[in-house]
Amino acid sequence: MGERIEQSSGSGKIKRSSELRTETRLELEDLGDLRRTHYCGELRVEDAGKSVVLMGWVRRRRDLGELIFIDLADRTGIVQVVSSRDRSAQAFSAAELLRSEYVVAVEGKVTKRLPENVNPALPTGEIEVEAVRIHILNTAKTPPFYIQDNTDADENLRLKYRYLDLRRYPMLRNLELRHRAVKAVRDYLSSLGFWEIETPMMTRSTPEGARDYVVPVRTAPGKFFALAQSPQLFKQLLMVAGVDKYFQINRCFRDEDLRADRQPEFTQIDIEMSFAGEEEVFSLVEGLLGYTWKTVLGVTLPVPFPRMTYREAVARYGTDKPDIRFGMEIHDVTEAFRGTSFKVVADVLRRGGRVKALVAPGQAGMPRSQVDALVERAKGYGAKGLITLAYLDGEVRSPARKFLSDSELDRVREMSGAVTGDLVLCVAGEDVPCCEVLGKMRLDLGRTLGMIPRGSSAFLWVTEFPLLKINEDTGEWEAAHHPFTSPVPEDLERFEELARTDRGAIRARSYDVVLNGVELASGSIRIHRRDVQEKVFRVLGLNEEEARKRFGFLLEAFEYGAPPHGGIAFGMDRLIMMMAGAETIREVIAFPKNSSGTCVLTDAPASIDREKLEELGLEVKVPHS
RNA sequence: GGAGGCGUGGUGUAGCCGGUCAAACAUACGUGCCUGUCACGCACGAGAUCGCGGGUUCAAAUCCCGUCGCCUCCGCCA
Repeated sequence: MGERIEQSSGSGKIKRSSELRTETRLELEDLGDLRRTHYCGELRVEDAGKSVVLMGWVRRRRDLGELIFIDLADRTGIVQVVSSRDRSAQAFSAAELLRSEYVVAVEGKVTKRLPENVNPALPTGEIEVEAVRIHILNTAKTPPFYIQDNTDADENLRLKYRYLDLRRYPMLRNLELRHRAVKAVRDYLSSLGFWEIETPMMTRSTPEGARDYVVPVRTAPGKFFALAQSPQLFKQLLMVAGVDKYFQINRCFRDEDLRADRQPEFTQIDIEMSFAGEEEVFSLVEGLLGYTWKTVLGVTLPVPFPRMTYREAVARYGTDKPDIRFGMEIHDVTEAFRGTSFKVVADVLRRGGRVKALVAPGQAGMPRSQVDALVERAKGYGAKGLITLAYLDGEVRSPARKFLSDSELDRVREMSGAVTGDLVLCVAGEDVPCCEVLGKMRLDLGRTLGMIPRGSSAFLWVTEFPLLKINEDTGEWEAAHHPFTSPVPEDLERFEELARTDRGAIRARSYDVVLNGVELASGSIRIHRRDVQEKVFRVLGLNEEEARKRFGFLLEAFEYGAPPHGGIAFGMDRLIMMMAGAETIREVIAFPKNSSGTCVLTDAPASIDREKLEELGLEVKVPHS
């Protein structure tokens, strides 16, 4: 017991710590009948005089020779244990042996500290525990990084030793926050009559959407389950079943590239309700988030949330998930250039394009190198070019100055709302792409110019997304949300006409919850009528037979009395991330994958044995690793 | 798939317009001293062939090429 065997064992190179730290004198004790009476972080002045038994980890040891202080830590916090020979010879000799992260039980007496010894930085700082007996329950190797609140250790190292990383209070607090948020969600939805029902994770691969994770099946060689990308179809079946109000906190799997706020497996709060329209979903969600924020963070959210259509969001913010914590909206300045002799812009206008503008307040004096960087960035975002106009006192500085007339410059200033001292960025081209470029520039500038207020939460409903979108790869129209999303009633009335002339303009009864520019939830009112579903399938280019093949079970179910229904699904991890104020989703997941999609802790994904492949009827083509 | 950034003792960094660098600093680690510390302090000690491979050169942590890993973003994510 208690060996401190280093990884290099066997190499012949013995690290000193592996020997000296164990010393012959160190004997581990069993827990026996010893039981904890208090948690470390809970002790207060009122506890002074009490005899206590604490259990925890030695976070720090301050050895003053004949006086040893120990910071004893458990999930509730840290308390100082003091030990000296005159108080207890046993405790003192044990304290001399202690090292970082040893596991100990401390029997002792809570004493009020002298005023000059109080540590105001600690909730337990007014007291300390005088050790009477110290039981060393386990030793510990020296941790590969510091177990302290602020770490700058490499994230992959943290992930490899995630159990140590989680020992840090910010991480423990995130885990607790998550637990409380999940509980709040369950409590709230349950109180409104929602039933939590589990749906399969192993299911059938569907052609739409993200790439599937695939599960080979021994009993059906050559066939595969897909891990569910969402419980979408099943929750709709539950509506047909008459469940009426359903929710689930479930895991979803999507095999796509990762991001700071995206993991290949993630948790969703999935909700569906029958005989409801948008307003019922909206108020449910506002109530749910309001309750959760209040219970977990003690913060009252302003409800109802503001609403904005997709079209408006793109026009004003260049994105379908605007961060409305700051202004800096996009302006259409096309008319300022009507009849311009600036060839590049004139060409765009002739083709029916637009000119969009973004005002960077007070940035007219931006150095040329930075302005050039902005132009490059805009190109990186897909713009053909970026016209920068620096409105200085009495002059306008711009690389395109000689192509532009004074009146054009005045009109741009007027239409964009720019004032002297501002830098105006203009992009010419197709309407939506221009807005999207400027939308990204807006976020970049908002961040670098410090325009985004910290600590504020700006919720927003974005509604009426397009029903269809064009797939860039295939050039075909696809469902933007999923193929069971209802069109808005007005557009359904003239559905045939729109399907012929302007498919992209058909609006869906779909909606997102956006918080500070992050998509938190997404949902829709579904199609429950066969005739409507057929129309949508038709515009998607699916005939009866193809639709049957893909979604047959759902379509069949819908023939047995599907109620009108709709719902929404939250990205739980993102929700918690926002509540915790974390930078990445990984900070609120106990055991996340790194951004390359591997689990550093278990070294998964990994190869499997030849025999297992054999059994599954699989052959691997890539060179073995 | 694309762009950018990073990779040096356990950890975090410096060095990186080539030589005096078998590499500095902090911290962690070990030993000793220390009775009021709380990031304790002081002293001493151990610890890295600078991600990997190749090239240029009299000489490479440093320059070049390739490669691997990681992080962020774009594409992608109904």
